[in-house]
Amino acid sequence: MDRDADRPMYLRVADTLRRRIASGEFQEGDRLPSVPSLATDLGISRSTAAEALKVLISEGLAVARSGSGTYVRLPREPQRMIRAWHRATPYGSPFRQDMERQGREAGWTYKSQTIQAPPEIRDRLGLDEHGGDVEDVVRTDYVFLADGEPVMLSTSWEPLGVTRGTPIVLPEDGMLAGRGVAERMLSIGMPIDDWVEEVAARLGTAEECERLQHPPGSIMVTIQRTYYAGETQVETADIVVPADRFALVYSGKMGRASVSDKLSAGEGA
Amino acid sequence: MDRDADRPMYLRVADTLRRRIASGEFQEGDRLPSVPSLATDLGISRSTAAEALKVLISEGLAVARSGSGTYVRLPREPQRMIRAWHRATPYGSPFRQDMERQGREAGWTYKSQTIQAPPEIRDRLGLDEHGGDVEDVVRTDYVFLADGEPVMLSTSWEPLGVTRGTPIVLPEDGMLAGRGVAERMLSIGMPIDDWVEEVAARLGTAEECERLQHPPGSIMVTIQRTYYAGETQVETADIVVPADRFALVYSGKMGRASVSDKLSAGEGA
DNA sequence: TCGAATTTGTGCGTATGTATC
DNA sequence: GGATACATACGCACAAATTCG
Repeated sequence: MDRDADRPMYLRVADTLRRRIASGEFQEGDRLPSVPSLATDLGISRSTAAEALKVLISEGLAVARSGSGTYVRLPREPQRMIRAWHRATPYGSPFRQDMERQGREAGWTYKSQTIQAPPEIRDRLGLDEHGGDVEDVVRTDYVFLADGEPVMLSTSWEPLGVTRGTPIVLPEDGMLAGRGVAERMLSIGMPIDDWVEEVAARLGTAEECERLQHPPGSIMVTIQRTYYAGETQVETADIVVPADRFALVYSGKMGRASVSDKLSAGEGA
Repeated sequence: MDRDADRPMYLRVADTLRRRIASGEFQEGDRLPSVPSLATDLGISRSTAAEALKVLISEGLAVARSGSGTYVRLPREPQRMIRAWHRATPYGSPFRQDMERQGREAGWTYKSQTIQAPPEIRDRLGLDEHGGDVEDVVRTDYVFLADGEPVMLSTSWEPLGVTRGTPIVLPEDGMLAGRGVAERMLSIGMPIDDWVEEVAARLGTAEECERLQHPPGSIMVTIQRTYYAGETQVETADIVVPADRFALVYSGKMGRASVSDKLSAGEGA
């Protein structure tokens, strides 16, 4: 093209498009110039024009719809998901409280099954090495919805050693269905008093991206949560949320030791 | 190629390479087959072979070194960074404690300057709209090192309204240099009793990736931390860590409200 | 319902520049 | 310097999805 800023052409084209998006010339959902039109307008090859659009797509600023065009997808301001203070009360579903705070309607779908816990989960729940072939946990897979849209995935494991023979063996069954782990455990005399969460981030798997209606390769924040009643692990869960939708908020008081001893477990990884 | 799994060629080639990496045929740091050799060996074009390698690179499984080759870069098991229980004691540097727990040597470099706080920081520190042209915060940029390697970036803002005229105006100066914010604030009669952290994840900027010696496009976990002494914000910081190196561990006691009222501030975003 | 036009996706070929060894 | 490798850029072709008359 004209001047060479010593930067590859396709990056300069991407820069231009990014600026035009930032300027407001292209709004959320607008169609960006097509590959052929970019090529002729800028006097570059179609390959180079396509390369430039790929940059924006990889940055999450655009999505391509085959046969239709490439569309602007502005990153939404992430909502805050409070993961500490709502615990002041163990009653009700934390997720629902978070959504209500934002004025959104919370919902979820789930599927429970009784299985033998895999090794990593055994470790997190403090179960014995294995129990032969016996099924020893209830695994529940959740899809959480905000205003009907899927926004969070969660897989929860509860040891049967804790819940067997009680009315709350199945998390989403009976009187306390949908009320959250804390309230359910309290009802069987196992009040949750400690929690540990391990927060990380990674690219979402193809399945996760699809289930959360996100483009493949979206960044996910993951939480490994474990609940304790005294020295007993009563639940552990893997939670996945898209990083562009949620920021997690933790808070606490300085100078109060919390858990401490629970953290050495599973430290090996 | 042979059978068509109805999947694009370049993805099938990427699958094969990914499997060979997973099987241990290629170890960390090994050189993957070059574009030309892949092309001739598999009977595909160089463009397609290059496309396949790009997939692995975008997944973070490999890095390309121009003129040399494409090398395996296995994701390291992230280390845990404890962000709650060390607060049991406000003495010393939290980062150093975390590194000592892992048997690594902690260090850092920094640069302090006195500036006028930008709007977002004013909000987080609860400062007035603006004070004309006056410099009202000390900004300190840190690079934290583990065994000499940069592993974490942090930018800290401390309001001069709190520290002016005290021996701790400059964080890394004087008797308490390198001892952490909590101990320094305590020394001037502003003991930190509350903290709030907002955790998110995003792609690293080019500068961040370079300073952390990571390939461009690496995922970063970001923390916006604010320290309170009573109702006064005494410090806020932007912390950036590569997601492939650290997972953050939070923990707490159920049924204890923490902070709560501090959270409504800055809720608007 | 059908077909034509458009657009992205994939794959091929080539050429040149530049970094590494 | 020479050989090798990746990075960029060009060209073309066809498939598949979408859109619209």
